[in-house]
Amino acid sequence: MKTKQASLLFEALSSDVRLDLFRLLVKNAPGGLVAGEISKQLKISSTNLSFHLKAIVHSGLASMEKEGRFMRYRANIPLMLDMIAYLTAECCSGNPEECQKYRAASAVPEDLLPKCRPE
Amino acid sequence: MKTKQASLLFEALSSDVRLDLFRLLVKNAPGGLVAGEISKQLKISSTNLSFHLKAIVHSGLASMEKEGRFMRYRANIPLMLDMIAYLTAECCSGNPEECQKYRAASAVPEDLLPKCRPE
DNA sequence: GACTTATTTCAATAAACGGTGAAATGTCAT
DNA sequence: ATGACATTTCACCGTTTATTGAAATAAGTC
Repeated sequence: MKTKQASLLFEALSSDVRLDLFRLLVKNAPGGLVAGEISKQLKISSTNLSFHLKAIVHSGLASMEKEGRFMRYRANIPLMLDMIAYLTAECCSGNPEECQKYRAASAVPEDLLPKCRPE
Repeated sequence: MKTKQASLLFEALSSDVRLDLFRLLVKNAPGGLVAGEISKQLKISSTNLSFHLKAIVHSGLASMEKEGRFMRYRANIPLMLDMIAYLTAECCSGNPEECQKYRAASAVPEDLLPKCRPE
């Protein structure tokens, strides 16, 4: 992954509306949700919903598929994982013990964290 | 973590300049780098560098500390990990097998990926 | 104290973003 | 084909962001 693409992915998650939206899609992976179902769970106008969904899809973090008169949206989980790997790939380069300490000190469940790699 | 804070963290990584900057700090965790060292590795004006570093620090993803006439910047690794956990916390809710498949299919080294949790 | 170096602050500008309402598109049921 | 529904597109407007150059601050050196 290149910096430019990665930064566009982060940008897709940089508004609270879009972050809520995407997390909802992640939660509902791999089945996805149609726009109306999303609309029921988040309080934004349909126009605004469409605007932000389009931005997420454009980034690649979600796909859209026509389904009768509905539109189904699905999170692109592999891309999300690539993005995380890109961010953390060289973490604590040459200092894996220190990196391990960070992880241990974190309040986050151990099994949710990416491992740090040695140099 | 709340949506609003998380989206501000993603925003801090949403420009290619800042993403390069932050990844450099991640790579050089936990020691950090002074502004001049950063400047040597990335080609941006000192003004612009300062502008973006300030944004990253303001988000909380890095800290700054005076060191004589230098300024040392350090990535906040625990916060980065919290952010990742926030994004992936409910992944594939109620469908962990599917989630596992995604991870296996990814090109990313297995040990770099966060695990998906059952409901 | 004067000088250089490291870094930040300020002001200005062009570009991009986010939200809203009205109108358009496409699909299903009658 | 008419009407109701789901969703998107468009045009608008105010706000925010990125970049630049010039000037300010602050710390070491002579």
